[in-house]
Amino acid sequence: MGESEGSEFPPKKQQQSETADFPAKRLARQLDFTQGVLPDHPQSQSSPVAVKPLPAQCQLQPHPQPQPQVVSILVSPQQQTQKQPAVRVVKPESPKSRPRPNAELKDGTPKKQKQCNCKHSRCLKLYCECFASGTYCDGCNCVNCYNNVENEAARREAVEATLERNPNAFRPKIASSPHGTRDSQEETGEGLVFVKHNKGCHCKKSGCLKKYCECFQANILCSENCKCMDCKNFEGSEERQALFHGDHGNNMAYIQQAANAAITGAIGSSGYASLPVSRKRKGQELFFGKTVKDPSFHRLGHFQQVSHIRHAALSSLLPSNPVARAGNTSTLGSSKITYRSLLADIIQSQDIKELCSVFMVLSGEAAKTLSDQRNSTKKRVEDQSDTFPYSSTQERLQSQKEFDADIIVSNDCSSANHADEGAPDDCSLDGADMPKGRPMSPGTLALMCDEQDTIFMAAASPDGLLGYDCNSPSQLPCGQGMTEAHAEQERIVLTKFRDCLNRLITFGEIKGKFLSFLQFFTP
DNA sequence: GAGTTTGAAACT
DNA sequence: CAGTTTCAAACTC
Repeated sequence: MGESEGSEFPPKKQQQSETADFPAKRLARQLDFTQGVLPDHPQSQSSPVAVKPLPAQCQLQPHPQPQPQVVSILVSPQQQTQKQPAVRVVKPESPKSRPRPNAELKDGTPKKQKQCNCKHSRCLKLYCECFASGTYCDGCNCVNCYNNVENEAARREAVEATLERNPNAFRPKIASSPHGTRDSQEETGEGLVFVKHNKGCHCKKSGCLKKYCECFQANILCSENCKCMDCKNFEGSEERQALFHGDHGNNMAYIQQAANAAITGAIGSSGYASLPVSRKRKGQELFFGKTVKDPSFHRLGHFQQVSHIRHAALSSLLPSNPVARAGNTSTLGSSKITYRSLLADIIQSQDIKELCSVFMVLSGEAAKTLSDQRNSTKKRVEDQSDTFPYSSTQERLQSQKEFDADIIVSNDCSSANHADEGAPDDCSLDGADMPKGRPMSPGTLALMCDEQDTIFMAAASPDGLLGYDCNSPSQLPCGQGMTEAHAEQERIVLTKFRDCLNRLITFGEIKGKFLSFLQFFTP
């Protein structure tokens, strides 16, 4: 293998002028208004011809377009077209499982996918990030590259050899664990990330606080899988906190991490991951840590932050995923006009889950407020009863009943927080997103059962309460006594939901206007 | 940009 | 499986 043959390989880098984009054009791309498919996205390109099918995770793909932190797990085109949930994970790519992003300009605009610089591996070993990620080298700075269509045979051999060494070599090393156990819960400083490194890192000198560390690079905490020394990448680590809380304003990594936490932490990864607890962590805080005074606000803040990064638009709505877009090839000006809702590609199940998560928080806050109010009321009543012992027995009984109901439900919630103890995982949020010890209303519980459509039917039950069919009745031992709390919780949730719908409408209108604008300029 | 450090992958 | 070597990215100057 002569070095000379490699010298011709790397095509010149394609320069992109993202920053000079006309704002509306950039917005259009971000919102995917015009195409339905992100430019240069793997799904928008034909897959390479293969002599015989490789394992799905080894199917070559062109370099994926840089995506924001939250990405779909790389799957083969076949898989993409199958009816599979778009598994969003928090930047699952490890340095090897996916090319390092390095894909943001200062203003947050994505730039070209990073190219590898391999010199001695022919880009046929896992050292090569392109190879490891299952993508062809494209515009890389590598030397003597065989990771391309022209050398498909050699590449195939390399893939097989790699798989022989490690059958999981091409699987994401960092990903949400489907139906995972609770040991994958991670906290990224501002939220929980339900992923961990499958093999764990083995860092010795970096303290796991540099990008040498695969865990750190993936924005997750080290887990019990790691065999690192002098690890500082754990919950509560001062060094780590200093790193992430030093300068948020200019720290894109922090913002992205927070965004990840917001998206994934809100509900878990597509409902797959439960809420595990890192065994390496001590005193892992539940969803909204004790440092957060107003959890719902906090969560919403990240929510909006994410959306600003990705869309500069409607806060709680995310762009379409490749799966959702697959098959939508209609473009403006096409003779084949098919109706698409203005909100198509905007709302996804993930968004609904996130929304539900926000509602849960609101509901929890409402419950807590009510509980506090009742406590103070109860205290007042007791004080009064000391003075007038026979005046308000009935009122006291009612107050006590409601108070007890809260306690019972709280207990049920907390027990639901321990899926380790055998609780089923069917409610992926399983209460852990809730501030601990707070009661959950039927509406909240229903919202938490994010995969079950039955809640929507139950919501229309004659008694006006949300249905309980997705939850064990034991969670509502004193249903009647909690009517007031439920009503308040639902009022708040519905109010918030109304606000979201209003914003959705606004967003649809904006999109509609934008499409009109584009049509105006389309021949 | 060159040199160094680092840790994963590959090899023994 | 453990130790060593190779490798390329991350980091430093």
